[in-house]
Amino acid sequence: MNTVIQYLLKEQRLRNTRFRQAILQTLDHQASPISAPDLLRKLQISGYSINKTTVYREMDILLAKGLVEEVRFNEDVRRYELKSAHHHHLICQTCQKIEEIAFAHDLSDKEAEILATKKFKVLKHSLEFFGLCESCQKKCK
Amino acid sequence: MNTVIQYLLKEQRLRNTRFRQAILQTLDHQASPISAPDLLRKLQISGYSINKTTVYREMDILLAKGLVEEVRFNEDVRRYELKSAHHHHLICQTCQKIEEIAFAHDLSDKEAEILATKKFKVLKHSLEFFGLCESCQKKCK
DNA sequence: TTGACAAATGCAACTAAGTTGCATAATAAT
DNA sequence: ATTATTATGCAACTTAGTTGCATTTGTCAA
Ligand SMILES: [Mn+2]
Ligand SMILES: [Mn+2]
Ligand SMILES: [Zn+2]
Ligand SMILES: [Zn+2]
Repeated sequence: MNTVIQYLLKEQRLRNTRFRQAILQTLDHQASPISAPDLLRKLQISGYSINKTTVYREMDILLAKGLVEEVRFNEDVRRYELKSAHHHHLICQTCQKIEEIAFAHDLSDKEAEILATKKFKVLKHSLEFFGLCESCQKKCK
Repeated sequence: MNTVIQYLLKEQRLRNTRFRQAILQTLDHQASPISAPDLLRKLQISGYSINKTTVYREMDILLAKGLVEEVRFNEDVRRYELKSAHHHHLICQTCQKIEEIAFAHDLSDKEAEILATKKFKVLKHSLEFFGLCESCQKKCK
């Protein structure tokens, strides 16, 4: 995370502010993608008197710099996670628990096929799985 | 489409109203999933003085009855399409054109693997491809 | 055909996510 | 310290979607 801060300061022309630090740290400690409203609440609970506009703007900046990725889980909110190795998610429709899944089987073959047959150049894809986590399966029996 | 109306009337206890007819017909003529606001606008342009609440409620009903499917393309709106064979979409990030893709390679093997290794029971998935359609590729050269 | 009942609709008021303009404050380099 | 630039707060705004309640409409059975 410190290397990220260093990168931001030196390479990009982003300043080292307490809010930016707090946001990056929160994202780093996050087990699953978090929404801007949730991030705002979390920061406020932690004692930061930060404005929602700042949070939204910071997500825009981090997205533009490629440090953060936006994901959607069929909700009315955007979620964000620190960019890492490409992966997908398992979203429990009962308890909302989110699990990451490193998708070994990659889709680049498929994307090549799409270019060949449909002449469509795939730049990115989203693949998310919705269902029941282990504990919710047991409860629903 | 008429069979759908019949089904609604007989099997379900839904009434045959002009708005329901217009909505189903519009969805049927639609080449790609449409949002509620767009659907509302389209109906109003066609001369229907229909309220947005009616559109939203109708989508809820059709979803509940399983006649319609909700899809999301990393936008802030929900889109709807008449339920049909399982498929995915190619979304052009430049001109917003949406193309359907019948995904031969199905993910049920993967979903079985997820159940085995992660104990997560997949009920559904979403897979969408974002990139450049043929004509937008040419323009961007 | 009529009347009753349930479903459908309109309207207004509301929530929630996200955006924008503008004024002020904080940062980093000189 | 001065200065240029970035960051922030605030208020006002837009848009998607929801809700309660009163009214209208469709269906079906008498
Ligand atoms: Mn993730
Ligand atoms: Mn489709
Ligand atoms: Zn669960
Ligand atoms: Zn295009």
